[in-house]
Amino acid sequence: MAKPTTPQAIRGTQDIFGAEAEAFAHVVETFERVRKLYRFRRVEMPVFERTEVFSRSIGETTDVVSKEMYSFEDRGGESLTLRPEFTAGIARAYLTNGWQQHAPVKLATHGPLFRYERPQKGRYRQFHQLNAEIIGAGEPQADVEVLALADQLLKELGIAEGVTLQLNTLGDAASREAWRAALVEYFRDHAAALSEDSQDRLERNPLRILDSKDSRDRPFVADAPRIDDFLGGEAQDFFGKVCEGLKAASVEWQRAPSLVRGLDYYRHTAFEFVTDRLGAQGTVLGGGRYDGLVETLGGPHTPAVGWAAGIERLAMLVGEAPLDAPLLTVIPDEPEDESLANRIAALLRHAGVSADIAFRGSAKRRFEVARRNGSRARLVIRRQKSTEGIPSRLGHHVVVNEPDSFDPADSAYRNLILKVLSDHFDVIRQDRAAQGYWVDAVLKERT
RNA sequence: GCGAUCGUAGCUCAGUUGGUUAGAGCGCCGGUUUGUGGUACCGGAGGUCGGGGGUUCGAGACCCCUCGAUCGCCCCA
Repeated sequence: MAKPTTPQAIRGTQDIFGAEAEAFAHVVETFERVRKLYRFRRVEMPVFERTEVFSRSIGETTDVVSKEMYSFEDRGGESLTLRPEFTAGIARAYLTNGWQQHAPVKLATHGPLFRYERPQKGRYRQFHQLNAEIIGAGEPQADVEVLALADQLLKELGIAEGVTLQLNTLGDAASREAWRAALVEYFRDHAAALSEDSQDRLERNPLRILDSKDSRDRPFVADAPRIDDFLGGEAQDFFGKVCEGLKAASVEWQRAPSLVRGLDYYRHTAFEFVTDRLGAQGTVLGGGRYDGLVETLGGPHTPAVGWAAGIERLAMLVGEAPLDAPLLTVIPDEPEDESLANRIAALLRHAGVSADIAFRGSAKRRFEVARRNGSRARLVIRRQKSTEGIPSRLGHHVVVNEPDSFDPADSAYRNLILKVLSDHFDVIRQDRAAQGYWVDAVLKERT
């Protein structure tokens, strides 16, 4: 019979393991902790929706809908799509579940998203995001709130140093439209000198010329009309209040007049936290105010603001996740002692000590494994030797030692281990902190 | 969709202008040595050189196709 072939993983998916997986988990855990401080409520969302949930809200940018979504028909012929973002699904849930009664509602979630794209650094077909939204709040304070959450998250992840908040306003519908018209007119005058891509964008998505990477476009972008000249009084006032609030919350930012959003329903605040440490994919967290989205899904006018952040990108910046609690490895010297090893490990774990059991290979091998898995301490179980005058049936000799040198600062850790042992065994001899050891004791079953 | 680079043991890689039985380090398995054991040494398993076709007396090395990876462009909700 032919040897079965191993199926390949799907392009753009990842199997995350080891340090990277720890960093990933650390990002999610930090988000969960911080989001509670800001009282964002956790929501769980379906991973797929009717295609129209996304296609209607995303609308005209045809590339995105037709080429970059994972869509398929179910058995009933219904077109479904794996969620390419959280926002549209949350807006749908807001409407279909009557969450309007909670408005304004602060929501947070995280999980996998899917986009049919060519993978590159920090970009995958199945990727993961953190997401925070405030729905039903048109006040600039809501913008400040989501930005303060984002800012604190990055600070607590310890990556705020290399990341800057780029902030812009797109104004309200009227100012945005006036600006757009001015941009089209301006770029049209220079069309011949623009890059091919930007000439194309002039028709499809003129705002995007502003963040073109082509050097030929740069000089024109620098002199392009600015949104500030088109902001109405209300829009100006709104942006002013956001800036004021950020200052009060001590969130630092930079004005980025070229920062835009591709979709039409965005209003006012647009922002990205950007780093130069991730190659071409430098946006680590991005979002803005999307006052028009809920209406495209048939709901009432509902102002909202939110952001999403790529977990993989954050994890890359975090690098090594902070060390876990110190690990102790329980090493039974002989196979007969393995069940005692299990028992002691269980007792330690119940007491909150992170413990591993070395259960395979020779005794030597077990020490080797303990050394390499980063154990802070090793608890060795062996039969008490009769040479010391105590018959072997009396008990087990237990040694806890530490690979390097004894560190008195860890006495609380040592005392905890000792307490667990003495709570469950008779300790008939104990030599605390003998040279090189934290604990050196003979245990006897309690009768 | 487009472009560049790459694809040799589980991992990281070396393999001279194409030349006979394909190598190292780490890891894995076994053994010897070592004071409760972060040492050293010895041995072993493991590769259809991503896959297919071609050029050649001869291809891991050269050519074509294909699959995959990486990085970038487009796009970025």
